Amino acid sequence: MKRRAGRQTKDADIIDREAYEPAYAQLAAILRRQIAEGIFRPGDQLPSEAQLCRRYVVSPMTVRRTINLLADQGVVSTAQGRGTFVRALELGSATFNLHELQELFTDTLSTEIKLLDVRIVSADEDTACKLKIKAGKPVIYIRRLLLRHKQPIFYHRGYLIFDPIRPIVEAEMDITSLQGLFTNADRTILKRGELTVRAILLNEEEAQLLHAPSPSAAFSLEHIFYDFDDEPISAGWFVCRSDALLFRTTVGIDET
Amino acid sequence: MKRRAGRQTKDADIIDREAYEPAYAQLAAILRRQIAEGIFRPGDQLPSEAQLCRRYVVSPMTVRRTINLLADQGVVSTAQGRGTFVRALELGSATFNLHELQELFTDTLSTEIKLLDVRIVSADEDTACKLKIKAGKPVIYIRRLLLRHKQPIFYHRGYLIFDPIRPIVEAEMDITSLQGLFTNADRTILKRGELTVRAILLNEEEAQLLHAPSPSAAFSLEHIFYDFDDEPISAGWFVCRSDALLFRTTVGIDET
DNA sequence: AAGTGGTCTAGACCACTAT
DNA sequence: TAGTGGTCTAGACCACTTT
Repeated sequence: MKRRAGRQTKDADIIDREAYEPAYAQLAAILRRQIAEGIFRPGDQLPSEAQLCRRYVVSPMTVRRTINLLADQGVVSTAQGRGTFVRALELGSATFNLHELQELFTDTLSTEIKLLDVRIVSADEDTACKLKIKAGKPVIYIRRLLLRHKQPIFYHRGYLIFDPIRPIVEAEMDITSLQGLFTNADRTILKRGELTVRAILLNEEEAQLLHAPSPSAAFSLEHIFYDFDDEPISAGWFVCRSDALLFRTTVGIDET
Repeated sequence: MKRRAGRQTKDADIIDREAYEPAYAQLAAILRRQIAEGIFRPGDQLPSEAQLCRRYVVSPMTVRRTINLLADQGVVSTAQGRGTFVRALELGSATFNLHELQELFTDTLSTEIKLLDVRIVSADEDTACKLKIKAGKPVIYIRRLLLRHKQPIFYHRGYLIFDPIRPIVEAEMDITSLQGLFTNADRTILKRGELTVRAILLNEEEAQLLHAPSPSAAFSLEHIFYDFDDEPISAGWFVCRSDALLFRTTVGIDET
C-alpha cells in the first residue's frame, strides 16, 4: 500500500518490509535476478556482505542467510577470506526427485493396486543377503501391480522379514502400505531406506503384466528398508514402464 | 582438551565450544542421533526452541539454524504455532544426483573422448523446435563416444546453434567441452539447462558403438542448454550403458 | 593490516495455534 | 492468553586470504 517511496533507484531492487516475503528471500531473489540478467556472470565476485548490508539496509545475519540460501541452491559459492562468487552451470550438481512418482500414489481416484500374490517362500541367496538372514529361511513374498486409469504402470516385487511375533503381512498387503511409503502416513517403524535406480530390460513375465511389448526398457527402483534397530525389514523392486515415468530437472539459474 | 566438565548428563549431548564443528551443526547431529536411536519417533514433537536454548545453552538463532538444517534435510517438519515434528520416511522426497557421472569426466587418466562426427546438417522438426529455429536451418551436428579404460560407456549426440559470427565448434569439439559441462570450467556462456532422464532401448547403431548386445536397455539423458539471453544453444542426448551407470541414494535418517 | 566470509549472542517483534 | 515457530537487529569475535 504505502509502497512507492525511498531512493529513486531501480524499484525492484529495494526490499519491501511490509511484504509477506521475508527480507532474506527478497534479497536472494534480487541477486538471482541480477545473475540471471548477466549483471553478475559466472566467476564474478558478488559485493561483500558488508556492502550488501549497506546497499539493502539489512543486518549482517540477514545477508548471511541470503548467501547461504543461494549457496545451497548452487547459485554461488563462498570462500572464506576471499569472497562470494557466481558459480558456472554444472551438470554434476543436477538432482532428480521422485515427487512425480509420489503423485501416482496419492491420486487414489485413478490409481488402484492389484494384489497378485502373497506367500511364504524360502529366501534365495540375494534376498537373504539383503535382509541379513540365512538363505533358505522363510520370508514373505509379495507381488503387486499398480494401475492408473486401468492401465498397468508399475510392478512391485518385494520380500518381507517373516516375524511370527509381529506379522506385518496384513498391513503390508493392501494399498495403504504402498501409499504410505510415498506419503507420510504414521509408519513409525521404518528408519531409513536405500534406493537404486537402474535401466533394465523387461523379462517376459514383467512385459506381460505391464502390457508392454517385448523387448522393452524400464526403470527398476530397488529398495531396502531398515527399522530403528537398523535391521532390514523389506527388500524389493518397483519396475516401471519407461513411458510412464521420467525424471526431469533444471540446472543453473532457473528464473521461469 | 579442557573437555570433561559440566553437568553429569550424557557427555555426547553437550555442545563443545572448543570444537571445530560449529554449535548449530553439533546440535543438529545430537538431535539426529536421538531420532536415529528412537528417542524421538516419527510424528513426535521435538522440544520447543526455547527449551533447546536452555538445555544446550545456545542462543535462539543457533537453535533456529539447527532446526532449519534438519528441516532442509527432511528429518523434521515445522508448523508455526504448533511445534517441530519428526517426519516419517517418505519415498517421494528421495533425490538422486549426477555426481557419479561427473566423476567419469573428471578422471582424465582413464577417460578419453573419441570424436565420431562433426558436420553441418539441416535441422529436423524436433531439433528445430528445441533450438527455437526454423526446420531446415543449418545446425552443427556432433557425435562423440566416451571411453573408460578403452571401454565405451557413453554415446553423445548433440546439435548446436550454427552462428557464423561466433563459431563455437572448435571449443565444443574436444574433450574439454564435455568435461566443462560437468566440472565448473569458466564457461560464462550457459545460464541454465533442462535435463530429462529416460529408460530406453538401444537402437542398432548405439548398441554397436557401445559394444552392447541388442536388445539392451540404457539411460538417455536429454539436455537443452540456454544462454543468458534465454536462447537455446545446444540440444542432445547422452546415451549410457545401463551397466555403467546407476543412481543410488538413501532416504530417512542416515547415520552411517 | 585490511578485507572477506563464518559463527554467535541476547534480545525484540510478529504470526500462528491451542486452550 | 500462553506457547510455538519465524524473522530480524546491531553488534561481537574468529579464521582466513590478500596486499
